[in-house]
Amino acid sequence: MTATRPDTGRQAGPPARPGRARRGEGDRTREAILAAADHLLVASGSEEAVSVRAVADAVGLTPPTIYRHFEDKDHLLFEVCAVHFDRLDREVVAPVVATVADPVEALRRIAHDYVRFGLDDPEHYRIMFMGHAQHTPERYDDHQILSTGCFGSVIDVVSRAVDEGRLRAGEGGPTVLAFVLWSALHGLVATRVAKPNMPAPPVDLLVEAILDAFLHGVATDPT
Amino acid sequence: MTATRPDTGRQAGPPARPGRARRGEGDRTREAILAAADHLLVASGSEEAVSVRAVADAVGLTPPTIYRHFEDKDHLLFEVCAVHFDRLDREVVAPVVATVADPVEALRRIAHDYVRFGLDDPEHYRIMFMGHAQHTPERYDDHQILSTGCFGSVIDVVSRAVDEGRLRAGEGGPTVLAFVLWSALHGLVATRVAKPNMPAPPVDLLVEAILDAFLHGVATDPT
DNA sequence: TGTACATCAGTGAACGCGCGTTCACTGATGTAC
DNA sequence: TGTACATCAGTGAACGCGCGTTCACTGATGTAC
Repeated sequence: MTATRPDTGRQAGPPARPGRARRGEGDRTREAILAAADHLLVASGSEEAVSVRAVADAVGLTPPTIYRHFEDKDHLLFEVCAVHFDRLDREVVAPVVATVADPVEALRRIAHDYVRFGLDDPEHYRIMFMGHAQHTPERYDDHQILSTGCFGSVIDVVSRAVDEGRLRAGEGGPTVLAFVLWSALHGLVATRVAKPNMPAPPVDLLVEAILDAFLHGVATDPT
Repeated sequence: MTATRPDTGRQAGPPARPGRARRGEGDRTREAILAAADHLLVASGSEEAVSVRAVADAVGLTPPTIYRHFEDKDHLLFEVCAVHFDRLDREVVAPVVATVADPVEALRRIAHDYVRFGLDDPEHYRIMFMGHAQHTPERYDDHQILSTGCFGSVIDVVSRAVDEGRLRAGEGGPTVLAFVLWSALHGLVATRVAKPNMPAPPVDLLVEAILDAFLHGVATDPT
């Protein structure tokens, strides 16, 4: 999909990091640390398992080295997830926006892909959207969710749909509309992430039901 | 609202526990521990602050005593929240079901009250609905959310609305409908709980928007 | 009414653990002269 | 071409901490005879 770039996002096995980095090559170690933390997070399925020591071990470094590359543990963890905020935009939202002309159809596609994205690796989703605010470094705090290209793009799509007369914007305009749709999808994903064993209807059925309700409502009388 | 009962749910200050419990009165200590843990959770606003030692301190006991009353920390924590699962049913769902005849109006009321409930003390909500499955003692796991009186009652209300011809049940029937509505509300609350500082439209506006979308849809064409 | 005994709430001290982080350091690498 | 020096990635050892949990115990309370 994207051009060849260093594979920082998703990799299959634990990343290898040969010998000591040369003078200007500290960034390579930094990438290795990020990749190792990412792998650890996915492999363990638990944020708690990602300790500074464990990450250092996985990269083949000693713990103090981590602090040469990251301010502290929270920054490291969130930087891991920043990669996935990018991915969310690059892999889920942007392609649909670029290729699907019909805004309503675009929303449907984004909805399905968003849920898939969340369920594919739940621990990232948990940190990105469900983590304690106090663990979120300030500079990432609100911005990542709201002013990411991501959510902004969705609002744009909704606006387009409203402009083209496809959707009715209520009191709050397109932003509220986007929030409503996102809340439903987020509620769905968050539940699955938190309680994967909870018996529930199939995800795809629920996404469709959410979209249908969102678009057409479930009431019989149009009052 | 409810008859006079020992106030285990919400109290203003840290609970007092005078001297050693008499022979048959171990349960009083147990209640005191639960109340202290609850208070600590609310006061600190963080599950992490609720350690066995901190709870013991708050009650005026030594840590080992906790283990006479609770199997381990997870059980204690979740039992704290079990109180609030009860509250959710008793204070939010049941009163509305008992007093509001119109099922659609009942859903509206429950929606507002549910969101209020969640935002009133976020840390409980977090543990109840957003906590790691592995920290949830097995016997509470799925049951609390789904087969609580709570969610069951909501499904009942939705069923009634469908039976009375007020709502259209889609492919998945009332259960899916209830899930859709709950997902949207949960998504809203969960976001506020996780990122309280995130700029977002006012809650009440969003709840209304969710209800309107859920009931009437936002699409202009009825296709 | 008095005494021996069983019960059981609560204690004191410690277990081992892993955590995030800091410090003064080593030693390889590149650069300036 | 050779040497002194600055840079900087990475280390070893330790800091202090708070955690959940266990153990053998004390001592007050109720009960049986």
